[in-house]
Amino acid sequence: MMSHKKEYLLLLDDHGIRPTANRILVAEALDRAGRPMSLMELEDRLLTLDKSSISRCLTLFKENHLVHALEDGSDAVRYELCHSRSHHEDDDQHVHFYCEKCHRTFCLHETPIPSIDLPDDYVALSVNYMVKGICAACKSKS
Amino acid sequence: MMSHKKEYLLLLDDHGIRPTANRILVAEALDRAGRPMSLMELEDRLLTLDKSSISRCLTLFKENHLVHALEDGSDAVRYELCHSRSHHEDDDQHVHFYCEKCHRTFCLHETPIPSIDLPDDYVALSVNYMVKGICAACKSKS
DNA sequence: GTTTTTCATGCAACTTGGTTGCAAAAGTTT
DNA sequence: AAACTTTTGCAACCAAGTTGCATGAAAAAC
Repeated sequence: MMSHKKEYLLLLDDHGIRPTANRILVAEALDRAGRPMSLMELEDRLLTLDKSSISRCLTLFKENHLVHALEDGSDAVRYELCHSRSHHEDDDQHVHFYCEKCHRTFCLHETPIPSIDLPDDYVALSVNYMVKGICAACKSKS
Repeated sequence: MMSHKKEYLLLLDDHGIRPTANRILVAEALDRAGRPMSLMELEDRLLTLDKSSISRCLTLFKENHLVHALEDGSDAVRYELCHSRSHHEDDDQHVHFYCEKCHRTFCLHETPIPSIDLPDDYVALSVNYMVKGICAACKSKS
């Protein structure tokens, strides 16, 4: 995780995104959360921004490959900050875990997505491996 | 794929679902489609049913493990008929493919989901492996 | 360094996918 | 058949997210 505003500014720059104050806040919030966040979750943490502004940031980030979006089965898309410094394709494809109890989504950074063979003539552009269940924290609590 | 109404009736019965006319129609439509269908897609094929009725069928089917729901990144959940005759957990976990061009989702029945090791104390309840890209039909068309 | 032009933002209104309340219809039980 | 339960259609509602538009901030042109 980064800690200075300036680093987020550079990160945005790296991805060809003009670093406005709002955008830095959104990038920072995503990074500090340490897990993929939904629009609504970000709204709760960025009280000063309108949800439409956050939404537009996320869309822009996605277009510029600063975040990638993932559907976890909650009915909200979540956005994860790409930690690769370049704006090229993700080198860091890992499994995600959605906890059905606490409704949080975790990155299993240590667990790469096993690859598969597609049928002929299917072109893969992205892959999502999502496990749903009960996370360690919720399990120990029950 | 089945072909007689009676078979759907039995299928519903097997899963402890009272087989009303509407429910048989929904099960049949799902089966005939041969791919996971969204509520909206089903609405288009079942003009005589109200969407709330279809929605309630799908919810009921899901509760009784006759369908399972999957999020494919379109913003609509899709429902796939479980072909296992029993109402127990799916023996038939396969990869899905979402075409970003025609917005259809396909089952890659021949491609089982490769398993992974979860970190300690994480309990997996279900797994979703979703590939997005361009399907064979759309690729050949372009 | 001010004007011009482009870009970003907040607000409210809208869109979309889906659910719910309720009364009528269909199906069960006695 | 009467009493009861379940299912259905309709309309109203809801939540998540997007869009139109007027205002404000930043960058480019002069």
